[in-house]
Amino acid sequence: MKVDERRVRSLNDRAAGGGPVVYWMSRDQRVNDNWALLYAREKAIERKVPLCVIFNLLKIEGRGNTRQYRFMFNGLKEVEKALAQLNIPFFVLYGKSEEVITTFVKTHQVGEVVVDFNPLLYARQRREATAAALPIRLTEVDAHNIIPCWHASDKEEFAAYTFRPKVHRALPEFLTAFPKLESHPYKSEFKTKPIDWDECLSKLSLEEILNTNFIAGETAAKKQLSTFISSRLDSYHETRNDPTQNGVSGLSPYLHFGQLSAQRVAYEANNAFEHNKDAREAFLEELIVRRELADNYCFYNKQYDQAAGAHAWAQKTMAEHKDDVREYLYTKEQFENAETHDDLWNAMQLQMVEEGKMHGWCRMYWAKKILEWTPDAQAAINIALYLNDKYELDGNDPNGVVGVMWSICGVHDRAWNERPIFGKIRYMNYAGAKRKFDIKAYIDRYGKKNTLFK
DNA sequence: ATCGGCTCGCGCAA
DNA sequence: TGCGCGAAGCCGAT
Repeated sequence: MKVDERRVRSLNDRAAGGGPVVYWMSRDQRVNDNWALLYAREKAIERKVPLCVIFNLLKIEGRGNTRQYRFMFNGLKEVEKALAQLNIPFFVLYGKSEEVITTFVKTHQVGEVVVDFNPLLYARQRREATAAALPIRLTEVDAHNIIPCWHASDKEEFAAYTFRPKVHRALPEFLTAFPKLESHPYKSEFKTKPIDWDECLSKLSLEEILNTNFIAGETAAKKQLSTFISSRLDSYHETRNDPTQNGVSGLSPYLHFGQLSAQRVAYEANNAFEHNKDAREAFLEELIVRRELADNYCFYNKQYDQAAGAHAWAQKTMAEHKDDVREYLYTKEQFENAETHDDLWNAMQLQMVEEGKMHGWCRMYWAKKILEWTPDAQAAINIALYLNDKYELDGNDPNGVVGVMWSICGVHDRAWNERPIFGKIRYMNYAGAKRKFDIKAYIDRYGKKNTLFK
């Protein structure tokens, strides 16, 4: 099976040469079920040339810490081993991609570079700079979305309900099985040596954050998926919004780092006919429609993390309420240290800091309260994204951006009845949480600070 | 326990 | 041009 051309686009319109093909692995850090790697191999087979994979390391100011990089490197260790078995060399290049990849391409007379897709601006800037610097074609393959982002819709969608029919129309064509990645037949002239991952980590001089219990890598991800489907999918629609139950999939760290393919997850869940139909539909709605809507938003809205990027009605109502008196105001540090007056909010913050993952329902309450307790929406967005991207294993992802923007700025939401501070942005409160689940059990479980806080 | 109103605008039917 | 309905709610009435 060939890779669908609608998944592929050139970033610089330069010709591919006859030399080896390189897959620049970035967002999709896996060997299996990876359309970008499959496409690179397809081109290498056509031209009868070697294939290799590179990973570019670069510390981006204010992003990434030991928690996230350790998880990523543990996944990449598995990638390195699996590729070696398939006669595909793996390299880590340290520095700016437009410089180090261009040098690599010239040294090895590479014919084409293939990269995966990421709509976030800092990732797009690297791809664009590299596309401009390379003497050969830089090809982008959307290996993250089931329906390629630019194919699913050609504009920023207003809400999930405008995106959903487009997704359901295109899905039968794209929700396919994956071909198996076979060993590469053309002998490589690349000289590799085992990667010293500890050295990579120290080179980046990252902020130290406590590790989590999540085990990284493709094998762990597949195990998590099969456990979820066999034991929790059946009741997903009933338990997913209760933070005291283990009802969610727990797959988002793997999906974020691309250690697991969303298409693989959707394919397995869709075919798990032995399980409840409502549960499967609820899960697929979140996995496909809402997850891919997040990529759509970041891809088409250049102000995706700004209050100015929100709907017109939301900006109007925010402006009208900017001078409303806030009963509580906290600094970034007070939020970070879980020092608010709200024991439920503090417990959510502590769950995130300690486990690297906050429950999906809590993320909404948590972000809306930051809006309520800061001077304005932009300050709230900045604090929410700072904390999300620092502590969540699935931080620095379009899903996190949309979660925060939905909560604080009404992105993909509609207007509700007007009230102080929030204006027409949907309001959530402590009483609502109380109605929904056993908040005492939740606070008993997460509300106490452990050794992380001295 | 359940229901309607709140409030905006997209996209489709007509 | 009219109308149905939506990313997870709140509140007060019944």
